[in-house]
Amino acid sequence: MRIGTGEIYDDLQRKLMAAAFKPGEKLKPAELQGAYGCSANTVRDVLLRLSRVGLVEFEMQRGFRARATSPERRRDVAKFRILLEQEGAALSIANGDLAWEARLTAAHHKLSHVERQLVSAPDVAGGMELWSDAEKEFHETLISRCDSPLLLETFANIYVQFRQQMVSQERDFGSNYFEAIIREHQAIVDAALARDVEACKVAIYDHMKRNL
Amino acid sequence: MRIGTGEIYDDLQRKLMAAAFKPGEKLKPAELQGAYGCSANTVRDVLLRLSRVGLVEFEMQRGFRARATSPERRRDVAKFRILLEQEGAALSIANGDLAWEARLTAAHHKLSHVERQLVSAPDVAGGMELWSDAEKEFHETLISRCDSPLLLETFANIYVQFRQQMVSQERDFGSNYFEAIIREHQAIVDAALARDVEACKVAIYDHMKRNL
DNA sequence: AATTTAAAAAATTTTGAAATTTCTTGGAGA
DNA sequence: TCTCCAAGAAATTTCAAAATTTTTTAAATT
Repeated sequence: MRIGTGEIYDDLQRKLMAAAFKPGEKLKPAELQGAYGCSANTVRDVLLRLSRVGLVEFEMQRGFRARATSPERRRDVAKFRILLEQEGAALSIANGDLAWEARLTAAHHKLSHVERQLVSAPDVAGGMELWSDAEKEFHETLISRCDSPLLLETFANIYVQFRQQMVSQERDFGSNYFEAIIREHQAIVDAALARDVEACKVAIYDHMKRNL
Repeated sequence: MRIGTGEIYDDLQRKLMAAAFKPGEKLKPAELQGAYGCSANTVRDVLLRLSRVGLVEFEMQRGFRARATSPERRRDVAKFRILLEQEGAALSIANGDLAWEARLTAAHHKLSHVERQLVSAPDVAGGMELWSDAEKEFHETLISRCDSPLLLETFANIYVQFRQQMVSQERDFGSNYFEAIIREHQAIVDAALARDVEACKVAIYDHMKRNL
C-alpha cells in the first residue's frame, strides 16, 4: 500500500498544531512534496482541505500559509470558543442523560489523572501530547449532547485553531499553571453534573479568561 | 481572457443556493467540466473550496454531493444562526458607533423598500434576488461591529447554508409572509438603535423561529 | 536616490492522462 | 432464491508537465 493522502493530512495537521511552521510561513506544495514522496498537486489538495479547518490560509493565485498568530486573533479565537462551549454545555446539560454524565465523568477522570502526573513530573516525554488529547476529549464530551452537528463541527475547528494559537504563545508551564487548570476543569465538571447552567458558563469563562 | 476559476466558483455557489441541484445529488467534476470548458481537476478544486463553506459535502474517495437537506438540518442551521446573530448583534450594540447606526439604518431602508415592492408586486422578475441580497446586507450590517473576524466568517458560512436549506423548503410566499418579515426586521432595527440588547435578541429569535 | 520598467526566476494553477479505488453487473455456488 | 465473488465499468485521485500568474532582480529613467 502506498502512503495515503489521509496520512499526509494528519501529519501536516499535527505539525501545524505543534507550531512546526512559523506563523504566516509559506507552505509550498513543491517543497513539501519531497518529504511525502508524492506529487505537488497531492500536497495542494491536502492544504486546501486544511484551509477548510482554518489551520492554513489560502489566497487564490498566491498559495498557502501557516495561519498567522497575533494577540488579537488569539483573543478572537478564545472569545468564540467561550461562546460555543457555553452554548454547547448548556444544551448538553438540558439534553444529557445518564450516559452523558458517565462519559463526562470518565473523560474528566482520565484528564485529571494526566494532569496530576504532569504536576509531579512536568518533563516526562509525551506528557503534553497525552494531556492535549485528554483535554480535547473532555471538552468535546462536555458539549457532546448539544445535539447540534453544526455546533460540534464548528467547535472542533475552533479547538484546533485555539491550540495553534496557544502553542505559539510563550507561556510558563510551571506546576502552578496546571494546578489552576485542574481546579478549573473540576469546577466545570461539578457544575455540569449539578445541572447548574449558569455556574457551568461561569466556570467555562474562568477557564478561558487567561487567553482573553 | 479565459474563464476564471473564480467565476466557476461564483456560478456553482449561486446554483447551489438556488437549489439548481437536488439535495444530496452527486456533483461529478467530469460532468460539470463541459459546462465551463475547463478540465475536471479545476472543477474539483472549486468543489473542494465550496465544501469549505458547507454548501457541498465531500468524502474522500467518493466525491462530492450537493448538501443534503432535512428538517433536522434546517433546524440546526436556524438554531446556530440565532446563536451567532444574537451574539454578533449584542456585541455590535456594545461597540457600534454612529457610523454603525448610519449603515444599519441605510441597509434597513434599502431592505424595507425592496420588501414593500415585493408585497405590492410579488411576481416582479428578479425581485427575490434583489430581496435576498438586501436581506443579507442587513443582517451582516447588524453584526458588523462585533469586531470578531471569526464570528463574521462563521456567520457568512451559516448564512449561505441557511439559504440553501430554505430554498429547498416549499413555502407560500404570500404577501402576508413578507408583511410579517417587514415587521420583524423593523423590530430588530428598532431594538438595535435603542441599544436594547435583550429586546434585540428577542427580535432576532422571533424573526427566525418559524424555521425551528 | 527614488521610482518605473523590463526581463528573468519562482511559484501557482491548469491540464490530460495514468493509476487507483469504488461501484455495478452477471454469474457460480449454496 | 439468496449470497458471494469476480470481472468490467465508472468515478476518483494522483501525477508530471505545460501554461499562467506573481515575485524578484536588474537596469533605465526621472
